[in-house]
Amino acid sequence: MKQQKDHQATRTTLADQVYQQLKDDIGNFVLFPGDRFTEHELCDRLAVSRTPLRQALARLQQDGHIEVLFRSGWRILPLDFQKFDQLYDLRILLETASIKKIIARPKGSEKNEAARLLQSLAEIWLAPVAARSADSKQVSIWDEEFHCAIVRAAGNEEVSRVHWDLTERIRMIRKLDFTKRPRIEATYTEHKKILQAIIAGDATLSCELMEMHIQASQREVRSITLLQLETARRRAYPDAA
Amino acid sequence: MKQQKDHQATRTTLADQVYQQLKDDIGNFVLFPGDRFTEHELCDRLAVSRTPLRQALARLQQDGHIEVLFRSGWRILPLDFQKFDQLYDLRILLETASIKKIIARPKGSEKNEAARLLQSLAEIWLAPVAARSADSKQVSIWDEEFHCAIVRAAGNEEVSRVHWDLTERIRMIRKLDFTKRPRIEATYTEHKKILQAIIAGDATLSCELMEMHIQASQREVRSITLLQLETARRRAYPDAA
DNA sequence: GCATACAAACTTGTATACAAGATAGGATGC
DNA sequence: GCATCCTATCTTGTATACAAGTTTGTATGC
Repeated sequence: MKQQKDHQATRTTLADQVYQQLKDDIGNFVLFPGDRFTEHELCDRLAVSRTPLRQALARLQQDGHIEVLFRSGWRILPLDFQKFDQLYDLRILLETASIKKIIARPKGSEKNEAARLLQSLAEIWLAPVAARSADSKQVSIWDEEFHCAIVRAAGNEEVSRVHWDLTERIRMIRKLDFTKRPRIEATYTEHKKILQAIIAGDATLSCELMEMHIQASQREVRSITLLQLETARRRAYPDAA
Repeated sequence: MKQQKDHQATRTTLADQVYQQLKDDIGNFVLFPGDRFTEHELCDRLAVSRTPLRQALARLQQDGHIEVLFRSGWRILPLDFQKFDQLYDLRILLETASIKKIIARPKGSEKNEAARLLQSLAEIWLAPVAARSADSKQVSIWDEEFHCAIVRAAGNEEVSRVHWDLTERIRMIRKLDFTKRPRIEATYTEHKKILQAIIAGDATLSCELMEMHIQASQREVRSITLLQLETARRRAYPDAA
């Protein structure tokens, strides 16, 4: 995905590592919405100086994850469920548009990348019921890949980038959806139907199914409460403060 | 738009100012695609230290405007016309979806913000021919506002944000489109038709017109060459290096 | 017991110093 | 004249020092 630079390999700096680490911590509720912290605290915890740390914080601020209180520390922004709702609407828009584009494209177009992508999805989601995974973490990863692959298959990199940003931003609450067993089953069933409709070339049906599928997640997200988040954190990190 | 902070006004830091300045310079081709520069050069030119400058550079790098060559300076990324093409496709998707949503919404919905926004657009674009502006800079600003307002009127802030990012990224070449007088006339004519179709509640027609309208710009952009950019720069900044 | 004034300790924003490595230009050998 | 090696300079990445302003805890007056 990442294109090779002309004359030098891409270097990972401390700032990059810190950014990834903090983003993960926020996504896993190690850093909890509403929590406040100072730069020195994180410097000690991550064993880096303020310079790379502040670069990472600036990026997270731009991403809308944290805010700085002038000379008074930083704060993890509280979850904005209305924002998640809007992101799910955007997902529906981007993913259904991608499906339409995939199906509209002539079958024998150059190096049919799309067909290959869909094939690898079929191996997971059209597999027999007995071969299904019950591991919520694994299903969560496959679910992301399912939706991202469809968007990528449509061939517009800028749409893919926007969709990926979106995916990263909703990941934290999307994961919670898969902690319920029936939701995993539903995901398998619905993905299967969607894939079959795409392969059959039925744009109307596949878009309709995809919209309903995403809306089902959206409804789950709407019902998530802060208490559930707290519970999720305690289960994953019992020793956390 | 920007929400008020709880207990402190938003402070503009040096880094913010430098970021805006550099983004403008890139957008106005003061910093030309392919140009290389060092941090010290910019420090001298902008009279700030490396710390805020580097924060600004990091943001521009994340935006995809520049790249850093490890211990070997920075570079303005060359214009990627395929990328612009894809961004225009995304524009079509977002703006037509917004139109559909505006029209689908029941007329008497709460505090009809959308109607008010469309009204202010009508004052510009439905004005008599004699009242039209021929100032390419002014029309360029109004054009951006026309498309952004339609997206905002649909009421999804996340879609608006994505659309705004996109607007900022294509601004530099979009401006070139309005240097030609016939294109200004065409813009007036097409915007007028689109607005009338939206007000009339004809979703199919207005989306079709919007798609054709954006595609017309897209075709112009496809034909832009580096030579034209150089010409545009020399006309705007004759003294530049 | 309560409010207020004040000072010490913190916190972020900015500037500067240092480290590791890339680049460029000149000297050298032929 | 040309290639090669080496060194001095330059570049970014990181750490630290300083500045300006906020917060917090304590002492004082009543």
